[in-house]
Amino acid sequence: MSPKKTASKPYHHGNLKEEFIKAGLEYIDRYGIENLSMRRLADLIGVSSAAPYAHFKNKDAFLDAIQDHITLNLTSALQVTEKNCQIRKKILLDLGCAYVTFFYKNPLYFQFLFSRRSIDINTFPPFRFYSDIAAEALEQMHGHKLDNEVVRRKTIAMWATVHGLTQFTLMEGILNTDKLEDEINELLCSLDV
Amino acid sequence: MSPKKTASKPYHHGNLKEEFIKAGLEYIDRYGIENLSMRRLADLIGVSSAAPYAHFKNKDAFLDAIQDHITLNLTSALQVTEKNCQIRKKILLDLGCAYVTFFYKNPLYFQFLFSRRSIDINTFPPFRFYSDIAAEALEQMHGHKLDNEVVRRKTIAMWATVHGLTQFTLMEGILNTDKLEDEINELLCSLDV
DNA sequence: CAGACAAACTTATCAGTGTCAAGATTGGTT
DNA sequence: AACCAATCTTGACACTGATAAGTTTGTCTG
Repeated sequence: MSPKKTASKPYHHGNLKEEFIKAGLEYIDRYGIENLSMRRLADLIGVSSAAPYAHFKNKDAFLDAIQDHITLNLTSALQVTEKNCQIRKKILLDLGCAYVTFFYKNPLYFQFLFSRRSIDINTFPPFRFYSDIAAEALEQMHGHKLDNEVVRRKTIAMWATVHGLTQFTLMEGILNTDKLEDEINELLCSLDV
Repeated sequence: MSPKKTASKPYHHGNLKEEFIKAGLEYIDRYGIENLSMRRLADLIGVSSAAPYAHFKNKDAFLDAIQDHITLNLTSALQVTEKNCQIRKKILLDLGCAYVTFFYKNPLYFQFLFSRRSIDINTFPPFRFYSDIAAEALEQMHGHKLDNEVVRRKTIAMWATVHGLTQFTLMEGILNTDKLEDEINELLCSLDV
């Protein structure tokens, strides 16, 4: 007699790849990468331990996919911020805040994202987006065309500050997290960029 | 008959704890934490796989020890820089350079150090040292006593910039690594701190 | 509609890992 | 000389990433 057909789950899951990425994102968000294992995720989803390897070459490739996903979310958060920006002079501050806030909401994403080797800043979409905006904004603020090298330096330096602040935000007791945006604003302003 | 005594290694290693930390530092420096395993280190040293657990509660405690060691080295690098600083007005730039340079020499230390959860900025020795120097330096530069909150903000912001720049330095193609110190100086100066 | 084929999944297995319990070895203390 | 605590080994356990071989299934072709 064949196994009961009553509500037995289908042999083919259907969209296991997306399900896996989703589960991975959630796991990292809650517990961090440290104890994430392919087998555990497979268990959670209710699929055999080798199933994911039909969709991802190996664990590293799976984590790459997750990294891409987070990067995408970050980029679109910045894009939304840019669209909603009313006071054009403050666009760089707004973007900085958006960056910090994104990771403040999901601290373990930050840890995960930058603990891996493979990030290449030149193709890192959030930075590319920021760079483009920054170039415009800086020249608009100064009222005249700026030397390319100057723009590049200022952009990198500002972004570095934002990135560093993000790292610190995730450490303990350094920022007044009740008014996170105010803090970030004041910190960035205190550098007189 | 007992086993040959000819040059057989002693049962007690002597200073296995230090040897383990040393081997761990070297391994991370060369290959990164990713594939570091207790067993592999034990093999390298020529000791059984359970031996380290007489000295470290678990792998995490071992990594804590290594983290402490690197942190100590970083702190003393900053202290040396401070002692050797001739032009007092440039002390903050010098410290920033020293920070970046430290990790530029050992990129994988950076990845390791900040990929772990446990860092508390308020007790993180390098930052404490930098903070103290920065407080003096800022007031000296401005020629009068500054509001505590202002000092704190500027310090955090400057340190964030340095930290962020370090992260970027370790990515590809963003800095002219031939003249690293010049680059860092110009970048920091471009913010008009 | 039948059969073939490729994609998606399971089962079984491998080497490697962290960790612990039990026992062996040793240097130092009484 | 006897003992003790620290140090190390041996042998095990559960868990991990990964692969090979076999099973199920949707889909495409004749």
